[in-house]
Amino acid sequence: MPRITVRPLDGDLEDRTVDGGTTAAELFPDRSVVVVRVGGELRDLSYVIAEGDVIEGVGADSDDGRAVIRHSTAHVLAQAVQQMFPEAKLGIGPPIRDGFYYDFDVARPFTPDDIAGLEKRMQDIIKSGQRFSRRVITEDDARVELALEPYKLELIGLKGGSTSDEELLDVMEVGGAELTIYDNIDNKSGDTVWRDLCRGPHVPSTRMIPAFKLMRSAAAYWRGSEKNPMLQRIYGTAWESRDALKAHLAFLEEAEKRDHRRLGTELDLFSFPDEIGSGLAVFHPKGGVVRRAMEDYSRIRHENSGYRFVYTPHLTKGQLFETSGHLQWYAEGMYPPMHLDAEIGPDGEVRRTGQQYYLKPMNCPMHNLIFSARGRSYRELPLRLFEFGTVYRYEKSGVVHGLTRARGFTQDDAHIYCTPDQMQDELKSLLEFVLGLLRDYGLDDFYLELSTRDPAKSIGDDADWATATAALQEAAESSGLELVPDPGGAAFYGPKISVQARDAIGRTWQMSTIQVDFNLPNRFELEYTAADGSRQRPVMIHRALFGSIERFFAVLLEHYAGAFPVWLAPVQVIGIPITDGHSDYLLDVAKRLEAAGVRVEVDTSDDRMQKKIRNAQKQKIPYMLIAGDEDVAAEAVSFRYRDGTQKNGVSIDDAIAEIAAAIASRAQV
RNA sequence: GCCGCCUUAGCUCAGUCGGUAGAGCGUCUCACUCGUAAUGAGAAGGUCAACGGUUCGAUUCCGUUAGGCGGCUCCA
Repeated sequence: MPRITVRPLDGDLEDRTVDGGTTAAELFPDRSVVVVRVGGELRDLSYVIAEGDVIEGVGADSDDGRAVIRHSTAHVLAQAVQQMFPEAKLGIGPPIRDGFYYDFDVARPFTPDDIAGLEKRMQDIIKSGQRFSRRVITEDDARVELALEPYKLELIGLKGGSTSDEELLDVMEVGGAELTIYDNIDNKSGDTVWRDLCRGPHVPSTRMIPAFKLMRSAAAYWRGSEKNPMLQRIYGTAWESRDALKAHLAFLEEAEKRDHRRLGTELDLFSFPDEIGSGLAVFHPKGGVVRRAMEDYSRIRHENSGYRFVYTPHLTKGQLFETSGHLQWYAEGMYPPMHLDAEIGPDGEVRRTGQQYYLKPMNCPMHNLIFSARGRSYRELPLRLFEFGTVYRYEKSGVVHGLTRARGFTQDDAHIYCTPDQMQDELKSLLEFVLGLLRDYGLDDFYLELSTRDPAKSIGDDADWATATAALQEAAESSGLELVPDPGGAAFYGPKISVQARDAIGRTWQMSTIQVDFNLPNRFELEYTAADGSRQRPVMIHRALFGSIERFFAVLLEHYAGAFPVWLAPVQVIGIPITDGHSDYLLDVAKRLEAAGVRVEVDTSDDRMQKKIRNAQKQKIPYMLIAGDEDVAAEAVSFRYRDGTQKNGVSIDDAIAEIAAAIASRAQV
């Protein structure tokens, strides 16, 4: 008669006594409980209760519950694949954010028809109500049972050996203390129809997979390494209800509508002409207006915060990147060099060897040269150098992605040189500055990530790392934001904070990074003269706020779904005459708006007024000013806002004031 | 870079089981002068991504290249 403590789905802990042999399923007859948590570990509902257990029901609609449903759905997928493609070998099949995948080694890649067929087969499996049954197995027995699954055998080997590949072990294949296999048992015959090496837990029956959908297939390297064979991966999604699945699909549709590449074309903001090359954008006039508004505001804010503006070339001799170390470590990410100034005589003899020039992948080496252009005094520190610096990186062809991953882009790049004593304050004010500026652009939901040292892959002495990490940590904590540790995630040259922003539909984007660098000041032998006359090495802080302007542009475009706040909107106001006769009146109003610094157009095309409204709406212009006889008579205009509401008979002065106020306050309307 | 898919008018996409192409939107012209999301009519616009091969004949089949998309890897 074990005495236990139970927490129902929405309740408080209660002490109970149950019969020996009672399973978790009996405690939670509610079908929305998919597994239980016993002492912090997730267990199947078939778990037999033991004395002193603290047992919580895990609902299908919780994060853990969804993960279990998704993991079980992945098993159903794998079973369907091996039924339809008996030669398929199993890779791994973990739950992931919003879904799951399973990797297979198959003779040929899956086609869309295969996916449709598999989905149908999965539905049949789910309907048949197979039971998931857990079985502990010895390593030797597992090797026999899985003799035909080479990848599973490899995983067993990994578990036996060193567990350095923790991430992989953690994907629910072989994690945990013991090796287990899950059998899928036919509900009617009781036969085991399929099995998979798996840590679990699983839903008790395939019937408890309420809603799923296969999304796409793609290739993936086995265990994530380019050196390994490519497996065919099928992605799917699964949810606790049909409605939740529907909501997820609607979310994906919304995300697609917001895709900056699509909006960029629809709103005539930018394009990627093939003639220029992959990953190299051109900004059209309307995109140019938005970009300039973004940059101008950033400039003013930087100026007001003690930054000094610098300009550096796009091109440099290779020597500079040897000094910085880029050529040693990152040459494959750089455009190949152009060889200049070589002279070769008519007989082929080399008169001058020439020079390698490179497009710059980063601005910091050039800023260091500005620092060291003359002797520096402690009195001029912190020295904050700022540049909209365009860099070029030779990204692999498979990774370029619109404006978010381009081959040429402009960083809003600052490098701050300060004394070790100043570092703490500098980091704190820097973070405040960064967050404040991001808020002004309309992002206001953040969390921070603190990336700390990986001892195996870093340089610099322990004390420096400890000081810088502590300083970053304190700056992060004083912001009051959620702080997620990222142990070992730092670059080799110093720790960093990155600011993650959530957009309007809840996606997170990595925005700004603030990074302490122990490496470059040494490599460039940067020095300043301290108060006691000694030469000291400054601390260097790298800081990009937008990351890149192009990328930030894309993030804002998606965040706002193209409907920019007035101050960023390419066209802020459009005048729409009821008939041709009202055009001149609106052109006069437009002149007055222009004088007030407003970007305004008047639609004098021969479309009907209704069509002009539709066009302006599609262009997501914040203000439509409509004028007909009534407005002209009253020396007024009529507003139509983006949401379709209207405000009629507004005097011209009031209209200008309203619009100018919205621009000045950077309001969304 | 790797795997798969894709590339037809400015945009979104039909279509041709091999006999040189179509729609909607957009553009232009004309008529209409209209009070809050599409007025009507007409016209222009395509070497069917490029190059090579098979074929009497290729936009269609095959190959190569470029570009795009979805992933993997990568992202200083």
